[in-house]
Amino acid sequence: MGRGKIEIKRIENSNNRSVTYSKRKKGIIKKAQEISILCDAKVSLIIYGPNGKIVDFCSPETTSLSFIAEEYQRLSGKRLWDLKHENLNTEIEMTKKENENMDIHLRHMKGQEIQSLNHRELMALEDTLYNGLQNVRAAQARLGHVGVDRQRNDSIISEWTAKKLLNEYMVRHGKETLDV
Amino acid sequence: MGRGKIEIKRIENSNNRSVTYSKRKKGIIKKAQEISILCDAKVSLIIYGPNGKIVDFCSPETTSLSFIAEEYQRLSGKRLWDLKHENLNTEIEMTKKENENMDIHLRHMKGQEIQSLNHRELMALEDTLYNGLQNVRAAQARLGHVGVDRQRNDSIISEWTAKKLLNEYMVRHGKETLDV
DNA sequence: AACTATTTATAAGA
DNA sequence: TTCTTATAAATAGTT
Repeated sequence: MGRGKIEIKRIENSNNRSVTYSKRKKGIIKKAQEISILCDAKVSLIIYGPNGKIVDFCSPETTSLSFIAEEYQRLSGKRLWDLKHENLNTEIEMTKKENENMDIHLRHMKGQEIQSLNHRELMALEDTLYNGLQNVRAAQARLGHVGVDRQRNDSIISEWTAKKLLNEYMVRHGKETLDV
Repeated sequence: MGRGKIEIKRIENSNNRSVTYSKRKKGIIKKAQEISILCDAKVSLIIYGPNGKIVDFCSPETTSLSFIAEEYQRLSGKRLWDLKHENLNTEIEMTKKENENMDIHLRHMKGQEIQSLNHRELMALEDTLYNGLQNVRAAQARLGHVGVDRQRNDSIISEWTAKKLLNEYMVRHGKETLDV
């Protein structure tokens, strides 16, 4: 369409090329807008000109997201979502690490996998367990359940307490005390 | 350009609309190809027809990523990254839930926040603690540390064990046994 | 950037 | 849908 017919191949003359680019770019954008209005079509048109400038047309319904994504990708060499996912992955990793630590702690509390613990750690663990047990017993006492209803009639007291109580019993019954 | 001039506004007759769509779509794609060849331009053209079909033209240098992403979005009704996000968020939530449960368990083991536990739960907890303590003591024994070095000279044995051991002691020393 | 002769696209009709 | 064709629109080459 013009004074003469042209062959569709790269226009070698750079001046002619950029003139033609301007004219046709204008035309194609107009066409894109028209079809989107006339026919309810969603059109995303992105043109990267030879001079590096970018032209973009999107019908209103279509967000310019694809354009942005492409541009981002072009500029940073990274995919958009990778960035977002990095944050989430970090959170997952941290939570899982936390989880693992707790799991190990819990196993230790149950007396599992404690072969790697040293004396000091074992003592700390024993203290924690002892205190926990005391608290649980106190709670049971509050519910009126100390020593009763246990299938295994074997509540736990300290050896020192046992000996002390038994010596008191011996004294009460006029017997010899033990040398504790 | 045609038998009559048309106004650029939505074509209400659906048949006419889709005919015009087909014709103009063909035209715009041709134009896109032409400008990319004639002027060295990179063109990404995506058209979503009203019937839902997608047409795509990309000049060779441009990857079809946006097209793929958009198509996926259209087909699944979800944004690509939202889907990924969902999975990651689910994983985070599950891990956090796990975490919370462990944390509660751990607190209970330490005798904290046990006021809400019933008798049965307290008994189970006591058992767990008791077993843990036994295991820890056994580990200490293996290291040659039973009862030694403890600031509090108060190791824990069961009442039943205490009575039994003391009765054995009594028998060994020719004394009366206790009625346990 | 404007002009304009031509080519190209396409609206309406078949 | 496809073809036809009159006409509108786009644009190549010119000024």
